[in-house]
Amino acid sequence: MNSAEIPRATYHHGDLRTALVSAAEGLLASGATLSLRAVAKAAGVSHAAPYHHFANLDALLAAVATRGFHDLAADMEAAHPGVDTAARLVGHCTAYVAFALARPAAFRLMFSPLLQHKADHPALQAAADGSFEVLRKTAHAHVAEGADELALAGWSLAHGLASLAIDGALSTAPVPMPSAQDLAALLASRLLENLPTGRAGSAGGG
Amino acid sequence: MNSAEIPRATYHHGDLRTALVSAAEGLLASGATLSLRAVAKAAGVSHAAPYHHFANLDALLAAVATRGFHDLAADMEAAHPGVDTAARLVGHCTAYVAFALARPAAFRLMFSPLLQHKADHPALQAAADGSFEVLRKTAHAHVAEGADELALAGWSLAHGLASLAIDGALSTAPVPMPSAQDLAALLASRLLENLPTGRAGSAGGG
DNA sequence: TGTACATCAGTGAACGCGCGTTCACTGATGTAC
DNA sequence: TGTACATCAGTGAACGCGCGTTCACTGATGTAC
Repeated sequence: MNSAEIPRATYHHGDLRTALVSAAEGLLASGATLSLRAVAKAAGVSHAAPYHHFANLDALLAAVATRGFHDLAADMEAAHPGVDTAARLVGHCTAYVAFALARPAAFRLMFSPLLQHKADHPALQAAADGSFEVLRKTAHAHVAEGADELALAGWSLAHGLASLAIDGALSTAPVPMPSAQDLAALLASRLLENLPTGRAGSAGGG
Repeated sequence: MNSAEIPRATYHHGDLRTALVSAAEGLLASGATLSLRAVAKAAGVSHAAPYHHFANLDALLAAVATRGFHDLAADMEAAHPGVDTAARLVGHCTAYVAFALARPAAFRLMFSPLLQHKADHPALQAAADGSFEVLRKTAHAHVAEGADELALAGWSLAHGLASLAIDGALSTAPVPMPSAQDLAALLASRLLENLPTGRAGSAGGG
């Protein structure tokens, strides 16, 4: 069969591909400007070595984001307490914020315009879709139970909280606030509590 | 008096400083990697000209973000319909999202880690503070009227909607959705409607 | 009004640097016999 | 088990490029007299 897609691993380095992805995320986290040479140096190999694993810097960044989306999806899946769809959505949102706080560099990259051309990286596209699918699935289930079609709004709230938190903006709030994760859980709950019956409103239009 | 801070303007170019700021935002919007030389070229001057106005690329980026925060504050101020604090907060949120959609490059830069060292740029710090102050002021007023201390949550929602919208992620929603701006207004309203009396909840803790 | 001078925004050549990318190579790993 | 060969991950030199930054300069604007 086509073994082209299977990561070969274990020649000289062991698994340089994975090491490069980790090194890249580490460099991003440290705030350094990223270059293939810097990543190679951080991974302890010569600057030409990465070319055996990635066509260019874009491909490496895509791999970092791909791993991020896989991990995010796994975290959200693992965070659903019970079967209640609203509670599951809240769990997803909390995990979403927790992921962003734990790995801000990866989170930022995953939503960066640098990787807007996801079509060029099928694995990235698939990972991103899979990640969103976790939210969509639960939101769909929630809607099927008669909830508001805007149940996904919790996602926006979580994304906003996550973005503001990792940018340090939340600490400028005028009043003492719970942690970003607690906020995510609290506010998502309130939003969902208010949503289930609110179908009519100004959303429908014509 | 100290004319040091007053923009001199009008020697040869007219107002190269402003032109450079605009050119930089334009380049950012076009997705290009930013460099002082590229900005100079876009503004139609030699690559050494910017050094008469900015110490380095960081200072130029700070100026772009500073102008962005000024404009954002003005937009939010201009968007408060009437005196009802909840309505004003909703107006702020809508304007916030509208600004992000209109000038995504500036919006992203304003919250970028590139400019995390705001202390190095007093004008930027002041502009950012002034911008947040618009939200704080209205939220404070809302709280003073007996509303929930978490009234600022609308900000998170708006920031999340704005971020997701300019990243193109909202278009992947599982159901047809109103525009990001309409969503901001709608959801902020619902969030605020639900907040005013909800003080007790799980926030207090001990 | 006219001239001589001061100011300083913008120029263009020059420098050293880190980058992406290529290339022939080397040497460890895996395999055929 | 042992030898000879094939594979290919990683090396290090080399290249051309755009970058940030400096520098002496030029020439338009503003001003003193």
